[in-house]
Amino acid sequence: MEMPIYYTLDKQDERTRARAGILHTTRGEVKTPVFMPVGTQATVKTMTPEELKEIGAQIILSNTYHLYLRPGHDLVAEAGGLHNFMHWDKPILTDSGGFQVFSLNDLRKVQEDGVTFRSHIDGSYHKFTPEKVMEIEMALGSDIAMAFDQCSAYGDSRQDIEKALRRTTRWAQRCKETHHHDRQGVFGIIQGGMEPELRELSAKELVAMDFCGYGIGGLSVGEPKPLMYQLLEHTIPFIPEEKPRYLMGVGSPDCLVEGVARGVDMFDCVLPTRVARNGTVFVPTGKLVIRNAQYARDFRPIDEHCDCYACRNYSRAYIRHLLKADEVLGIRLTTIHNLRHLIRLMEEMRTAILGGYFQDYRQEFWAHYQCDDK
RNA sequence: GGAGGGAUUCCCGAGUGGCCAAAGGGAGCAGACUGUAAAUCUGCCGGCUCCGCCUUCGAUGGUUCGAAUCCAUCUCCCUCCA
Repeated sequence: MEMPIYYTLDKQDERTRARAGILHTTRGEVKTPVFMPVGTQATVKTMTPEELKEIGAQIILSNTYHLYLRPGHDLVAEAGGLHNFMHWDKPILTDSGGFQVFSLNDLRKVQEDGVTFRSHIDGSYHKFTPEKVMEIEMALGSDIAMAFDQCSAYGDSRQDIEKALRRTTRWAQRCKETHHHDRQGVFGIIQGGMEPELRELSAKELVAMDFCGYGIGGLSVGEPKPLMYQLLEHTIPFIPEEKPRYLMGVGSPDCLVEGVARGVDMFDCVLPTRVARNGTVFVPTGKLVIRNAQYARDFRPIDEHCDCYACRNYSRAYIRHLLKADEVLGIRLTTIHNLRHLIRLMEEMRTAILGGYFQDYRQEFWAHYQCDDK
């Protein structure tokens, strides 16, 4: 059976591992490298699907754990699937809830069979097994379903990391065996913490199972960026060229550029939308805390070179005013801008790869970009 | 004209002899945020030569070792009676 999700390479950069390609889904093509806005609860916070399309979003993320708890995957299925339910006809990737098992640490218990956890909403008890997660993701009807994994925390012992990685592999196998949906593809998730050898081990075990694509999980969990980059360099070579590589949960502009340079095709991150709601916007020089007093009388757009709706029509002073006054339009405009900023960054990188000047683009990016942790 | 009540640090508002530079909100200022328990959270928020000192609780004077807190007078505000 032909895989419902497959990747084709357009161009491999000659000087870096960066590459441009296309992710084929039954709901259309996704040009990579790509940034996927996060819509945990079947909505990218503050954005309508029309607005997402306007900023160039090709695929979005949603979440198994959250939709299972509310409104329930059965209800979403009854609505005709997630796409129909939320009025989004482009591809959707659903995360498996593995990350919630990790981040809702004190509400769960991990066993070989699966994870028992308490709902953060009402405290009720639930159990996720790889089989259950596949059932939910199939009911949601996303285009890409992530396998149920166990994510290690930064600082975990090598022993614990290895245990989680091996369990992730066994769970991935169970996900694959139970999954049956001809319009949905499953991605395995590589774990292995901060240990290069364990990353290699995890990658090889999962690659042997032949998934549609591979998530690289357990990164950007508090480790220094150079370490994350090293681990990418030690992991990606073990993933076959014909499979998409998805660096999970990564999304600061600098990490996107460095991730692409190391061969990542897909990213997702709550950072642009979350910081937008908290009054920070991305600009070529880094980040700009637009809620700060220094922008009260700054009547320029957030970014003069940005083509987003917010930058075309509103000033920093006005957006700051909206944020300070708690007007919803404020966080809508900053969200639109931040997502467009990242999506445009990805579009520019793809163009640069195709044009053979990615390394120059990367250098140009760093010539402007400022951040405390490089 | 008479009888009550009240004036607290930018705002609201606790505090009725020492533990008060003064609770708690709000506003303001700043920081954090990376597979979203997040339009959230954290810190600062009288001044200084900052492990101590100085100036504040309507004004002035007084009582006391010590007052935002007690007394007197004054100013302004609110309520009620005539």
